[in-house]
Amino acid sequence: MIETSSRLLELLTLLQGRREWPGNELAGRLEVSGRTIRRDVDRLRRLGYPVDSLSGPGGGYRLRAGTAMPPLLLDDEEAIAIAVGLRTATRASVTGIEETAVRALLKLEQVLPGHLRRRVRALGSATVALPIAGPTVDPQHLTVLAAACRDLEAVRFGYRRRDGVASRREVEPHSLVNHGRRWYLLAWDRGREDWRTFRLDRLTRPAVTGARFAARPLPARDAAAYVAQSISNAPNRFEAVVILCAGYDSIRERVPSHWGTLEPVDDRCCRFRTGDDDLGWLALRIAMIGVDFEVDEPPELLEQLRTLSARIARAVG
Amino acid sequence: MIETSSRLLELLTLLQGRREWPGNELAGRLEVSGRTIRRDVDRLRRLGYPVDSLSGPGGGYRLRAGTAMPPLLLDDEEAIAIAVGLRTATRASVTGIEETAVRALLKLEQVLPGHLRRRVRALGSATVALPIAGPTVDPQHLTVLAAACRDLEAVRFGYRRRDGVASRREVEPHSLVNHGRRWYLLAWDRGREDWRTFRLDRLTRPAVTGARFAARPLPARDAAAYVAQSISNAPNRFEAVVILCAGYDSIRERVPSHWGTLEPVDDRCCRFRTGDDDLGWLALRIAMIGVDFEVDEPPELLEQLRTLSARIARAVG
DNA sequence: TGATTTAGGTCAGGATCAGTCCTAGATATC
DNA sequence: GATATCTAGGACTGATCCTGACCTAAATCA
Repeated sequence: MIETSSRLLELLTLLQGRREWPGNELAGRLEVSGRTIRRDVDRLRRLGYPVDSLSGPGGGYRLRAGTAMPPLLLDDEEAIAIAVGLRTATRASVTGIEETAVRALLKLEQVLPGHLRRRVRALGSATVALPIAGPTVDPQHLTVLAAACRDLEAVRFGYRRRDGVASRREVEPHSLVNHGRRWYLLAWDRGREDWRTFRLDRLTRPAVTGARFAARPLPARDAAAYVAQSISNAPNRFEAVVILCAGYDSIRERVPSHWGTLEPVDDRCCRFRTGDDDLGWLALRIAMIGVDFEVDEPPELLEQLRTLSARIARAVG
Repeated sequence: MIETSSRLLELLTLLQGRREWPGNELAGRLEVSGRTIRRDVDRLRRLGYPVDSLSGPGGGYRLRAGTAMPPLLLDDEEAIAIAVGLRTATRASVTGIEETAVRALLKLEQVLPGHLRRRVRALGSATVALPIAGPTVDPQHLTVLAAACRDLEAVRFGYRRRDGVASRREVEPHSLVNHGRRWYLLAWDRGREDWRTFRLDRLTRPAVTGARFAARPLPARDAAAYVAQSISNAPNRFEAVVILCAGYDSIRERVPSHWGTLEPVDDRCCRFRTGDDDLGWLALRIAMIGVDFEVDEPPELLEQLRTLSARIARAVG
């Protein structure tokens, strides 16, 4: 019953687009009798989608929240908004949903029509990135790699190590792991014949080779644990230790957890450890907290702060 | 044929969750014969969803991107990621999709099961907002008001004017308009018997009254135009004019358009006009551009910058 | 070449569907 | 309290569709 199925989907579309619909209006839209609408509503209910109904003048049908997600029927604009929203959500805006956001994005991008995909890409490049917010990850890379992980497809990409040495890699991707503002790819490096973690912001032009591979057993309990260990062995270029002149409780909420660790020293001071590859961003991050502070290390940060202070002083004076 | 419809949806779910499925595996999952799977695939194709197929060993079915969006079938985690992503997308992360993001969010929230709604709300409060990024809009308010606009339902809320005077309003909401980092509600104020625009970050506890109203004709061409005019009459608390010591082309991309207007003065300087209610945020915004600058006005900004400079100087020693 | 996998025609029995007609409740308005 | 406007759903009928079984064709990979 192809017609019934598509009519049910259309009915769901209508119910999702407006709060309330009188039965005969639905009948008119779908070009069936009112009796059929009543039967369709009954079908939706038996499928688990809770459709409320109100008798009397001004009554009608409305789709309520149930216990499971009904299929989402989106128009073009909404699909674009969701794609863009998910792309920003992968940038660690909220702790803990980045990985799921990539999964949802992958599902959406798989079926996103070409013309919408182009529009999303155009909007993506218009994203307002703070100039000193550090390197960002191309969401396109995220979805390519996530798909390769899911489908067990080998990938090739260019990689630039922290010391600047560039190389071409071919890997068997295992999983994507998010940590703070960063994304890491855990993969078996075919050239090195060993497991490696790659920072996505240092990776260029990833492309699937087309070849499938057989999954290998991980050398750790799970991917996140392995990556966490790798990171701790390869810290940031600059690691800062700062004393903040404010009580722990009063600033805890103003310091996002992925910026670093915050620990109380006494009633009026905290020690804040944070790291980054970009000195400018590191300096600003500390200035943004908005309380007095003292820099313990590194010396380069002091230099950077002097520059910033001098610039402001020049402007003021 | 209720069973056929739900099986088609289930088939779409499976096809959306993995790249490729062999026919007999689908048959096993859905507990029907292979012949029925072939017929179902045909049905999906006739409904407009492009299902590719590959013969031979290692072949199978895969869902391709078509010309229209198929219904999105999400699991719980993905629905949460989308809801959170849309909520952040409403915060002007990308220019021009905020209004659509609200519409999509509204559609999703209408059918989001209760337990997921709670999880989204919990995550929302964990959002990492920069401490000095200025007032933010509760996405909950956005969806309540958007629903009221769509359904022509009167709303009551508390409102605090710029001068601090608080009042209780009852309005007939017309539309939500996004401008820069801000949201405005355009509505007919029942108490004042006139059209008003309300800033969402100054609005507390909006709730629908339950009463419906008849749509009134707008006093302007469209809502965005009306709000734009209202805003220009009620500027920010602080309006800054700054000379940036850098060529127009070299910094144009580093200054988001909603921060203010940027115009070239000569080859090496630009004039930057920007406003905000929060001096701290205003000062930091200018410092963040990362080039030398001179402040023309206001005097309060100079004061604020002196404080910032002094704080950094103290830290540097 | 042979094994695997999709494609699709045909058939038969059973199930489902849509429209028509009708009665029963619920609810808001006059 | 009467009335108009809604949804709810039973019964009937003729037409339509669905599924599984069986079979042949074609593509593809090792």
